[in-house]
Amino acid sequence: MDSTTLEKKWSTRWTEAKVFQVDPVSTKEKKYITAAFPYPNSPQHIGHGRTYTTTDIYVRYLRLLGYNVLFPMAFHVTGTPIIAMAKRIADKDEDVLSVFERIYGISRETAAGLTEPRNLVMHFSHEIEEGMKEMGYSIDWRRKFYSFDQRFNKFIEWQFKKFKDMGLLVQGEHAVPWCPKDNNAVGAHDTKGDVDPEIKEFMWIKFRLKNSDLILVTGTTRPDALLGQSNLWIDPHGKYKIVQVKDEKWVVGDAAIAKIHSQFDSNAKIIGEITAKELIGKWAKGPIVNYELYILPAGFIDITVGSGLVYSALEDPVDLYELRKIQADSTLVKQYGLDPNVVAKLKPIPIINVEGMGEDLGDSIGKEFGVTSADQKDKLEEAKGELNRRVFRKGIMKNSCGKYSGMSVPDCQELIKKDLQKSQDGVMFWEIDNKPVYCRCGAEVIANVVKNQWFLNYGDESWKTKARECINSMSIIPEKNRADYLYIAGWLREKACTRAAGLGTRFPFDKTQMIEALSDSTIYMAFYTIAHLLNDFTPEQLDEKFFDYVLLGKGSGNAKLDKIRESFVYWYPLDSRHSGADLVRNHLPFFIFNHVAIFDKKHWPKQIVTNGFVLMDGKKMSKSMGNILPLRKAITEYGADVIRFSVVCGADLSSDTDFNKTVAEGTRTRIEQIAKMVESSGKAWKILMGSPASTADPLYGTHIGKWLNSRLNRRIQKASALYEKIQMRELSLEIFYGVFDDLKWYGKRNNGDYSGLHSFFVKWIPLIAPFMPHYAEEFWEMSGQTGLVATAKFPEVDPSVISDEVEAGEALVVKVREDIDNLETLLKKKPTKISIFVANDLKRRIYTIIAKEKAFDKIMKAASGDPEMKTKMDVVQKMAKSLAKNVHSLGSVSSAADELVALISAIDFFKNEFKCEIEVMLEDKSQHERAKNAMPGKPAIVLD
RNA sequence: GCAGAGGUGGCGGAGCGGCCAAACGCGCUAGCUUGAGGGGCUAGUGGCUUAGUGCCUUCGAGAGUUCGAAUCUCUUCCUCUGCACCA
Repeated sequence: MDSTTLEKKWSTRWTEAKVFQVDPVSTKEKKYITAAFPYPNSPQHIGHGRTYTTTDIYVRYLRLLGYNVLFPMAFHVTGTPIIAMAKRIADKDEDVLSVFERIYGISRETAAGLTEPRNLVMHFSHEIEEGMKEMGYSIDWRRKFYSFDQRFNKFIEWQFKKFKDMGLLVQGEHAVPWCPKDNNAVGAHDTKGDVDPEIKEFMWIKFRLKNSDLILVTGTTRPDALLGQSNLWIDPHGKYKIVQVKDEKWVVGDAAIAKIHSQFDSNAKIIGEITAKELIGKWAKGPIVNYELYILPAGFIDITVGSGLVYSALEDPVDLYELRKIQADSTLVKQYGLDPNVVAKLKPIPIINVEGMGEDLGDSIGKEFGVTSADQKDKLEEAKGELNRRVFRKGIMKNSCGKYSGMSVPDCQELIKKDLQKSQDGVMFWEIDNKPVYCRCGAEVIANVVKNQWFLNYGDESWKTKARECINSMSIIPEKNRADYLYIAGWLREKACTRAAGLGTRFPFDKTQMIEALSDSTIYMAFYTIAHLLNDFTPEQLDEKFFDYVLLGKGSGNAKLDKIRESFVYWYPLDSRHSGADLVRNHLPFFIFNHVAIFDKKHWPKQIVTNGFVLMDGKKMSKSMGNILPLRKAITEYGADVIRFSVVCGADLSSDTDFNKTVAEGTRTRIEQIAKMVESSGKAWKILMGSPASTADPLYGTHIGKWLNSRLNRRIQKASALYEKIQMRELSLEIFYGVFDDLKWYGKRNNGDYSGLHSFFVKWIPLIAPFMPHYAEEFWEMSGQTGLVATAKFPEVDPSVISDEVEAGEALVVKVREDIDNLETLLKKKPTKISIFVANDLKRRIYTIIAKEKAFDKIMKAASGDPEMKTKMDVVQKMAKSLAKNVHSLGSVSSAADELVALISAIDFFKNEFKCEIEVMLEDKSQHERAKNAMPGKPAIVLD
């Protein structure tokens, strides 16, 4: 049967039996598991399959343990990316359409129907749902919803009302990348080329012009340098505007006006113009220090950056070399009508000590980078970058810096910023650091300050305390992420929770705003527990009281509400939350914070599990490289179980895993081989009409059967622990690759006969079922089992069949076989007879003494105290010598009898392998010269 | 810059103080097998050796601790990821 037919057969059975539709059962212990819901703006690829497969394996494992397990799924459609995608399709954006066509096989006709966000959502969510079903995910689909559903909206509204009541919603100003044409905040998915616009703080500093009411405004990212300010720079060719800003007259560059409008004073007006010429040579005075600055021309000024002029601090090599240029050039001084005495006197004012550098930082770094002139712009920028880095990392403010003396540079910067804002000598502005960035509409993205922005105050200390408590009490896999969560909990502050546009839920306290995507996806797990029970209610009926009662137990209910509350109380808390590792820094902390704020402690989440990405042939999947493998395509190509296995088993949970064809192929052929074994054992069993009597069962009756059984039970033992910790890589080695290898060895030792393994497979199939549920069902049926393996029991370990002796004996057989093999090639001859001599027990006692005494003289002494050894001191000496090197690492040895049993049981096997006569005996039974070479664990071998 | 992860074979990646030339997988080479095949089986895949199942050399670089280190400590070089209002 091909995999597609087989998978269909079993997924139909599961659906018919409603195995995954679960409801509260008071007598049964529950487990509630969720994975991050998908965002349906495109089809899924195998990378998405990793998180969901990991989750499903865990879910299926818990089900085998007998828990009532809920695994629901829904769709997240909040925010702008879906709208942006629909718009791009409507605009016939070639990039999108060709990616759809090339990678996902979506025809242009199909795409043409996806220009409405809602259609797009329905189309892709359907795709994703089908894919998940094909993968065999054991999801209760009755609970499906979309985050723009009205009932869900009511739930989110309720959530935000709770925040408001708790005082966790605050308003304030907020700088964001902004499209002036669309009038909306811009994220990476809204820009041309998917560039993430970066925002950088610029502080604008006011300098009052002498004998005038004009204020020159300069921008800076390093306000600490004000302590060393020496002069002002302006663009000699620039046209400067005089702008009425509130009750002040600012002199700024042309481009600065738009910034003032959007970020500081929307009523600012241009009231005049002033040329650079008029300003050069004048004096102005700014904050922090008590002297006036001379205004000089500078070639490096970009009038569009910041305010269009800057102050100079000569510890900056760019400033320093520019000044030196002027000082060295008298025609320049004359041309601008500068006072030569003033110019000549200007010199750096050292303010910062940096370990390992001289007093004059600008000069020192300039020399280090080999700068000789102000025209070497690239070199200067490089030097400046390096200096800023060093200053930031190691700089200490000098004692001449007044109240700032002795502070580290970052501390000083923070304090100066605060001081300047307080005295109104400084105003904070923002710029797009990586400009120009363009919105998809074509407009250039700018920095904008949104007034009255709503925030969720994650900076609230008592909130943080609760979150930390939750983090510390929960299980986190991989454990190393706990430190991340704690760190992020400390670092979180106000988070903007609304946006001007997007799908989702309207913000209840300002209906013009939408709740943004990371804020409406934090406690939706609670909604799953009741989602399928709300159809009798209109959205309006789902008011605050409703959720207060159902989710918090506040107020009074009725029979109908009680049933809903019961469902919530039964399933909550969430036992395990699964997602990709990329959500560790945003969604997951929010998930924790929101839960601890809203729910009782008993409903706080219990566990978080995160996993790495899937690479394609060692490379990151990306649209531009075109190496994305869509999930459904992969399923048709390899089969769901192979994909499940391949995306989960290649690496540890925390690291990225690689998907490549050869591994997938290898998995498939192994499954096929096992299928043949299962088939033959199933047939044999059916002929016998029932279970073999335990003595006839090879697992109990033959040496190699005992070995296989011991191995299997040992593996089950290990597997339980690995399943608990979701160690997928280890699990796959233990219960798939390992078992496969055991089976191969068994076959080798048993003339390729697998027909006696019925009881082996009945135990193994449920063990592997979470990984490959479809094949497991088929195998289960082949083995004559009734019912579904999906709801079978996890195999129990039988400790009585785990035997170190049997396994050690078999390891000896393997070793001896290898040694004979080596000898054959070494001697280049085909023996007619092979003799294997097992070391006697005296040698084993000597071995034990050596292992214990270690030192040569002590060994000899101890041995001479033994009457039997005393007569064989030559043997003792020889052994001591040969074992001397490993004397600290000698393991235990089995008895001569055990070795003999194991080797004798393998005589037929050896005969078969080497096609010659085999004899096995204790070394003492032979006169052969080389028999004496036998050592414990290392029989002597003679080829004739 | 800050925070985190990591550097082992032709490759992905185990090993986290001795049993390790290095699990498991992939690739490669040779032979066999099959109705062609991306299939299966067997052997080989650092070097040197061998009536003997052994020895030597390796785990980014350098130094140290130890009877013994890929594994512990220190120094150093390099690589990757994240740094928010974006799903």
